[in-house]
Amino acid sequence: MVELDDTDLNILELLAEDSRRPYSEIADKVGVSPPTVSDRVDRLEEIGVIERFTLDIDRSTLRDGVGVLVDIHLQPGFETEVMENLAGVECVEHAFATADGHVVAKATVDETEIHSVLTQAVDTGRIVEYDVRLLVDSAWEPQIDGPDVGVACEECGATIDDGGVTVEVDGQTHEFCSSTCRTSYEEHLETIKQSA
Amino acid sequence: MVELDDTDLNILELLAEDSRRPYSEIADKVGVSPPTVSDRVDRLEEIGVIERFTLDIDRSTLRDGVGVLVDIHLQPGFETEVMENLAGVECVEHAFATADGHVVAKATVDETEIHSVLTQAVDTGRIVEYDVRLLVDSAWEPQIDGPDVGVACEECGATIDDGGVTVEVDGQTHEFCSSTCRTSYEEHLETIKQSA
DNA sequence: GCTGAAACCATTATAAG
DNA sequence: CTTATAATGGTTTCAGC
Repeated sequence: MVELDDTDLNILELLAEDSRRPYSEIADKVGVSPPTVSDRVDRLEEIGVIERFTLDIDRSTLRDGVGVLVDIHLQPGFETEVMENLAGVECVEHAFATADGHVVAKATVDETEIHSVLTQAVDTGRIVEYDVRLLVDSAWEPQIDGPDVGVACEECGATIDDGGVTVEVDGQTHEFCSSTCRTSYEEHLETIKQSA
Repeated sequence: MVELDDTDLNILELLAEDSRRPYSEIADKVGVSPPTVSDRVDRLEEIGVIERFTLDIDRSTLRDGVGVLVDIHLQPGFETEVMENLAGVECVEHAFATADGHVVAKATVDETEIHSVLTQAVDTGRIVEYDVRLLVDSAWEPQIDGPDVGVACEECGATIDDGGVTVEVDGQTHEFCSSTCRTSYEEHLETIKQSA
């Protein structure tokens, strides 16, 4: 596992939400300068964490047909090859190869199209069994849980957006939504210390 | 199905390849001006074809654990609800609900984590059966096939760029790289019809 | 990882087809 | 109504520290 700090994770999360977001905006939110964001993103691409900047497209608006989940049970050892072939077919969006010799693919097809998809991508002699299930819904969650995501002000509990205040006390970082809350917190801290 | 012209599809294709690509570059490639690209993208977002600009992240670099495909067979009517719950869990990237009452989810988990994922997202009383399969590989293909991208002339096989000819015969659309090829094709068609 | 300067880009308003 | 042009305001990148 690659070493990523909180800044990296926050950048990833913000870009996953909107990959066209300006680096300067990201810089503000994560508390670094724009060039630093640029450097981090370059590094994340280099080490392979970011595979590409892309789009989430609603394919149901693009092509006629219905969403299906195809499960193909193959003879042993062919799952990766078949998965890659299937992934290359236009109507196939996702393909998974499992250790028990199955390939599961999500595609949008016309009813008549499904068999040609299979024969086009798969040596049918290698298919032990397959089934096609109609999809009623699907979700893709590109979001990752960053470390400081939805950070709440330690004093009032509000979500901290722009204009937050960060202070370091006894080596620990504390974040507040405003300097007012920061002051309140420090008064609390005194009270706590005294009662201890 | 929404009406999209070739320009829209080309823009989508280019953005799917790299969503941070400058609009001016896209404008050059598809032969319009940058403001036009901007307008088209706005429209594609409005009508829901573009759901979001996002990232393709290699999660294996982000978290320990193995990729699994979980297939849950539920009591009828619960598939969409369960799918949505599962999609909200951090380690779940994709979730599909099928018409036959299954939910299939792709997740990255520690071996010990899988049961807590299930119980967290699913009312286990609704599960008829489930299995967890180890993944060996997976692919996501955000690419879409643009309309004229690599379309071959039906007569000579050459790639059709600007200046192609489209004709409609018996309700079917045919595309040619030039009017010469279109004429040749029509002669062929006569021959075929006569021999039939 | 930051600063500042220069190059670059997206967007707006405006004009033309 | 759609597209192009030009100007502006903002963004990214590159040096240098």
